[in-house]
Amino acid sequence: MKRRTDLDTKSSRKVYKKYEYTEIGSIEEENEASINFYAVVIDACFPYKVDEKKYMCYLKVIDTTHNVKEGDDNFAIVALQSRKFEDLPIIQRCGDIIRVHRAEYNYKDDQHYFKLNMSYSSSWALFSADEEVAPEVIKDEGDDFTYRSYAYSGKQYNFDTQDQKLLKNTRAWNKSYFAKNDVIIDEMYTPLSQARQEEGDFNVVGKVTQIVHRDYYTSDLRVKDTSKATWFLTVSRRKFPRLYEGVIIKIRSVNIDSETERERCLELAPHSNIMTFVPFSRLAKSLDSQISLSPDKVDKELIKKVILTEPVLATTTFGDYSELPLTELSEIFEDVTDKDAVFRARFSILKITPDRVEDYVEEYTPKGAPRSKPVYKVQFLIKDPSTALNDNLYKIYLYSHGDLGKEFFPGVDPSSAQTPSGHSKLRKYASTLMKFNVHIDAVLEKVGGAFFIRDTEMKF
DNA sequence: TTTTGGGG
Repeated sequence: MKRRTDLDTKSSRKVYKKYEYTEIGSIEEENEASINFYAVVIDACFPYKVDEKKYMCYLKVIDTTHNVKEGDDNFAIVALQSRKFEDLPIIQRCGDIIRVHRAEYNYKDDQHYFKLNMSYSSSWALFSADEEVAPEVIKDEGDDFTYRSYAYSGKQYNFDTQDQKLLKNTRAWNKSYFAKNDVIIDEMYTPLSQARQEEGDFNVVGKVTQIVHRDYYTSDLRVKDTSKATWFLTVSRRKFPRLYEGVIIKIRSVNIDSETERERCLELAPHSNIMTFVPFSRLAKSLDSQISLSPDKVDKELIKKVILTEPVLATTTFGDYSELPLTELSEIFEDVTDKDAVFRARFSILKITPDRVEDYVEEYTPKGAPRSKPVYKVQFLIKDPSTALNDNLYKIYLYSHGDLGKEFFPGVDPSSAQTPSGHSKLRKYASTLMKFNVHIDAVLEKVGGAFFIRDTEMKF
């Protein structure tokens, strides 16, 4: 069996050709068709979908010949495109090493660009910056990643003696470079104290001062930087599995979350990435000593108010359906085709309509009844882990026209809900329901395709 | 083989 190397396919005789590796700073032509190189990744976005058949990923890379120059940190941009998500690299550590084969090179506006088309001929392989394997890889007993890629495109990758030498040299240079330079310079990110001045997305370099795993899929983070400001961020555990309390991170692309009621909340986009730093990073070491885990004066009040804790269940169910097994919202809303059915579900509430508790109740005249009666007419927009990553809105109703749901708010019923004391109770309940770590356990009855809350009561 | 574009 032949090892896969760069085979010269034009020749009828099969001749193995050695890869020639190029240093970024020594490329002289403005365009080159097929460049191979080793480089250190200092920044990466998360691979994201452009359209049905295109995914992209952008990196910033440096090497021994192209890095700091007269106070500027120089880097080259690597743009990877592919038809499949799996063909793009997920890079979550600043300082790991990439090897690229057959990139197209361009030079424009004083900037080096490499384009990799994964559905054509390009390939990449990732190597840990130190001899230890990158933390996201599960290392089996006896596994040695010294000269082994921890992730690569395609089915296999080749690695010969010249690769051993190149990787060793790149690692040695990388270690001293990261130990002597910040690498990620001030211009590349925004102090959190100035987040509100940003108009679009921005980057953050700081410390995870608290992490709470809300459930199997999501974590809530508290992040602080050297400006001593604290912000909150909810992340997918699947996407960012290596975060822990105290770790120094670099977030590429966050926006201020303007939808939430929570204070000082950031949100990520599909292309956003959170990277940690190699252990020998000077910047990470310096930030670690500058940023304390405990809240600073400016944020003590905020942190007291926004306590990250395990989720709290705000309701209980009763009656015949109270012991039904829980069903995920994705199944209830997208898989079940029956027009009528009963489920029990656990979820959180994103929005309550109407806005004002004074408008929760309406007069309703049942068919044939002599006069009207007050009923709840409230809608909830909800989410659960199974639907957390999509943009669909899931709506359920608290409509007590047929009496179901009138017990939902304890100590208030539709007739007493229109008094001042009723309003004040409802306001308290509504604010509890909207807290980000509050979950609702509810019986949902599907009637003609819409979902109604029944047999559920808030607890206090 | 592909968006001259690269921060989505």
